[in-house]
Amino acid sequence: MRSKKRALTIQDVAKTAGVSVSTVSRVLNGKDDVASDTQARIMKVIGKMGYTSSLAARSMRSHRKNLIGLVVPDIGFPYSIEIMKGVNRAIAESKFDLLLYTTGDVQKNGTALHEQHYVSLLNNSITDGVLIVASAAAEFITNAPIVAVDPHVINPNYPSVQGMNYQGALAVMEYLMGLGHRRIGFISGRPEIGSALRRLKGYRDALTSAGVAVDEELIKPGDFTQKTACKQASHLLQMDNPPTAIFAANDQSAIGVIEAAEGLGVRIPDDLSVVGFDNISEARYLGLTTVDQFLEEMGYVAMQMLIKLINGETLDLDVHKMQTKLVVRSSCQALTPAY
Amino acid sequence: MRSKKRALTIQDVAKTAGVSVSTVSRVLNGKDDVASDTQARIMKVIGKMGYTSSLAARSMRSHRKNLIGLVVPDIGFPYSIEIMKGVNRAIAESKFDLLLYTTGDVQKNGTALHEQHYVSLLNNSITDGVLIVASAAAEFITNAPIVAVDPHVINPNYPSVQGMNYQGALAVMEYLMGLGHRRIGFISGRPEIGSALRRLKGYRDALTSAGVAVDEELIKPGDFTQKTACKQASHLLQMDNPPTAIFAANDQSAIGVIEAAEGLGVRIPDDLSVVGFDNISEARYLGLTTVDQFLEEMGYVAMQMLIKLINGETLDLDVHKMQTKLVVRSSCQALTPAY
DNA sequence: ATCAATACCGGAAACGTTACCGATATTATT
DNA sequence: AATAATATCGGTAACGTTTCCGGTATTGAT
Repeated sequence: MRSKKRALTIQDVAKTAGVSVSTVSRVLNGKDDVASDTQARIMKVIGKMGYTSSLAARSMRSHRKNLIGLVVPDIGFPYSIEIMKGVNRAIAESKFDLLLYTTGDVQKNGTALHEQHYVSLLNNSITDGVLIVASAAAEFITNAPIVAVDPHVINPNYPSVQGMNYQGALAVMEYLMGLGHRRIGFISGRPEIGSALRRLKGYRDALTSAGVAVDEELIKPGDFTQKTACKQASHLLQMDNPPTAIFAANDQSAIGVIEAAEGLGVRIPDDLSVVGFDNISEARYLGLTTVDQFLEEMGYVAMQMLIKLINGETLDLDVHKMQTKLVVRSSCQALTPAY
Repeated sequence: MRSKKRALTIQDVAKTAGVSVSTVSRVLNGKDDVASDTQARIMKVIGKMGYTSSLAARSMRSHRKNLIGLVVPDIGFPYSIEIMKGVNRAIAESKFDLLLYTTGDVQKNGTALHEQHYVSLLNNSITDGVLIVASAAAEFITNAPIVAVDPHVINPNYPSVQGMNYQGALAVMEYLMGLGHRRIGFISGRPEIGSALRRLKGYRDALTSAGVAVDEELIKPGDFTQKTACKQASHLLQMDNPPTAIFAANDQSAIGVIEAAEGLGVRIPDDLSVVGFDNISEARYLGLTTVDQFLEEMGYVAMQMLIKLINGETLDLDVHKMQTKLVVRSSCQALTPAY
């Protein structure tokens, strides 16, 4: 379809413009020590030939790239999308461009490959700094500015933005128990993720501190996906003594719960109260009560921190705790003691 | 926070392992002509030092990068998100990784800067090929495999995936007129975008071929955003002779129309029928009748085409027309002739 | 025991760019 | 008119890899 000619180099431009490579490089980088007429001539040649410099070569030699890397396990996750919106907003306000790096399906390839990919992008490469979302393994990175959103490890040795997952879960449980619920099911998130564990811990602690024994039968392992949650919720709802409320570790799981309830003819909120976590945009339309952890804001703040870091400024605080807020909608109801 | 030491190079590894640079490179690339014990030793050193090769240097020297670039004007747009989901799916099935490139706010910087950014990424650089979404300006690219989704130009000189915007708009209008509507408002998209123009043309042609004169007053300029659409819809609804239906050029605009209607106490669908375009995920929850153009599938197909191109295969067809389908939900109603 | 084949490894060039240093031509200074 | 300062440019060395070529050891064959 198109002629597959060799890529143009700065040499080609120099040759046709009748100048040296250095001079072309100078006009390319806007240096002032080049005669205005030669500059104009070179610019014209560049335009005519359609030349652009190689990012690879450029960023190997010089060190400012105006490019920030964003590492996300999976675009497509509403969670990732919300964060990316904030990231995008910060980027738009800055002079940086964004280079997103994803390894596609996070389930498939284990963390090992994943990490290696990170590092190979970041370490000596193409970007001025990196924002990592919901992942472990930035321990290797020693030389590039880096900020993490929702790091899996609890105390990373790099700056991070973290949601207050424990407090958020506590708030949910207080709300649910305030409505009279005692048998509350829990669909957990992936256990290797710190935030998932903290939500689970909030669930447990809230129960015990309210004097309610934790029934392990009511805690079902999930993986943050709608599908798994749907399956697990079905199990919960078909127990002999089913829960009157289900707290799902994230909104997608909550949607799975709703799906399961619909499939079994269980009415929400009449027969079952459901709460999620994240407040993704779908939650509003579904009337899902959930906890907002301001994901968009997290992305925004994290990117601002990173930009500061890149500019050599120091951060006022290394870990930014993001507030959570219970968003009450219509998926919960007070329990009427029918027995 | 962290020691800002210089980045490790292959030289450092070679030195501490007591071998030459070439040898390290060989084990790095899995060549077989290196003794198994030295290989093990080097691997251990690499692991211990936490070394990873520089993407910049590597991709400058060798030519296979296993990296595909995706250029999107704005993540955050539901439109972009849907396409990215499909892209992500194709990527997950392949051995490639994704490098997303965005210039943030597309409104701010004109196309000029935009294009330059493209090209500088693509041309001689970091990726094996590039997927461009909803944009003009890939004319410069001559040497890298490239595929466009929804290109702005009508007949690009590179492969592309295009929605059948004209037919989709026709279907909407037939549906609306089939319900008895004759005064149908239109909120257009950004005029520099080809697909927006084709939807407008579909609107016009459907009216005239049905013998209905086009009332230019009913056509309001939009820009694919909810906000603008809301404002324009308000104007439409406050006319002396307001439309009984509004066809918005995309779903976000349709949401803006709904917002305007709510603000003015206009009931949907009783007083006003609304149709969108795109079938983004929010549309389902809103009960918005719209046309599905299978954005996710477009991203998927486009990426598959690109991968074929990169692998040196030839495409069976250079422009893939994606079917559209009218999705009827609850935002429209037959017009009862009350006058 | 000599020679050929092979396994393993190091040296050096190349990729496309930028940064530094210096050379020449032009202008200003006295 | 001679010298100093400046403007403009070219040459060359990096940057960190990979690849090619060739050189030792080691092994096998006779």
